[in-house]
Amino acid sequence: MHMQAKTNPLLQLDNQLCFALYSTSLAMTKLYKPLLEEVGLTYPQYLAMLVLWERDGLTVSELGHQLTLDSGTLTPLLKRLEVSGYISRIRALEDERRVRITLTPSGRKLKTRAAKIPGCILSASQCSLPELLALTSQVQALRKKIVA
Amino acid sequence: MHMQAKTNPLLQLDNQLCFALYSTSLAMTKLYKPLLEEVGLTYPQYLAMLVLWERDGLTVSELGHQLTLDSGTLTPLLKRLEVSGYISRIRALEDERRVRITLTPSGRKLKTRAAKIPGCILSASQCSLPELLALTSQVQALRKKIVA
DNA sequence: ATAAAATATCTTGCGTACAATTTAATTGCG
DNA sequence: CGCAATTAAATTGTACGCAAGATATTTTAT
Repeated sequence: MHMQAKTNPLLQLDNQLCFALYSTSLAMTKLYKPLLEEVGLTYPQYLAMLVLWERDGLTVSELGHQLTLDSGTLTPLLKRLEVSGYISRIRALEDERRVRITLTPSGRKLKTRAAKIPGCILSASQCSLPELLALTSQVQALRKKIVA
Repeated sequence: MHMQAKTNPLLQLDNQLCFALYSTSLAMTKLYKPLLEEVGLTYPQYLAMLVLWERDGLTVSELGHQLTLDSGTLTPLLKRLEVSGYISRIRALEDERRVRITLTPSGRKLKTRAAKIPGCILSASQCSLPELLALTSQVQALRKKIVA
């Protein structure tokens, strides 16, 4: 018979916060999935498109800075977006180390089709707008502290 | 010259909340990484061990329910934990469809070595305990709403 | 001008996530 | 009892994340 050791309460809290972020992030992705399938995007691809819809013509590292993703993640992701016909990847003339990411007409049109997604997510989350805003700024604040 | 279309503010909020969760979760994982390397675990493996340290002898699906992960993710993860010598995977006698996950002596010992991790994370997060507790319960509440 | 250092991207390899399918064991029903 | 339906894991295939190393271009220092 093995006695279960009493657990450090700090260890449980640790579990809770980190697991809450982890599992909620995964749950969010699942919420988006059916909506994004209609427009042919994965969730990380959607995040990249959101950035590009705001500001077109970024380089891979500028995009990576916005998304906190490195080229090891982005290069294959962007190649798939290129195959899908939403973006083009072109070496910058002024500095051939850089690759500039530009929306195609099809990629720009997608913005209209994706416009209904935020509303769907908002209603699915069953939270009030002020609640969501408050939560967002708290999570952002935590992130700023831990990346510092 | 292409005019950048004005963006739906809802689309920006959507971006913010979901991206906040996504990027903060990734940042958390990076925070754990060096600490977990010392004990030879990845972050999802650590989450699985946390559950097993609380309750040993769970089946794959019971563990999956706690972690909200399916067997497609867990089976290979658990095989790696088995190779590391921390757990054993044994078909249940009473129902041979099930695989019971049991800590090895080495896996139980690991709990002591991992005990300092939560404190490190807590101090690295630079937040007060009440702050973290409040944030945790809010994120958990959001998750409950969206998985319902 | 040129070699060395720095920069930007790409590639490789490993470990998740997850949908969909497969395999094996158990349960239920006629 | 016999067999279809159900259940539990494992497998397969696609797409991230990310560390580490490779490749190519630009900058810097001499």
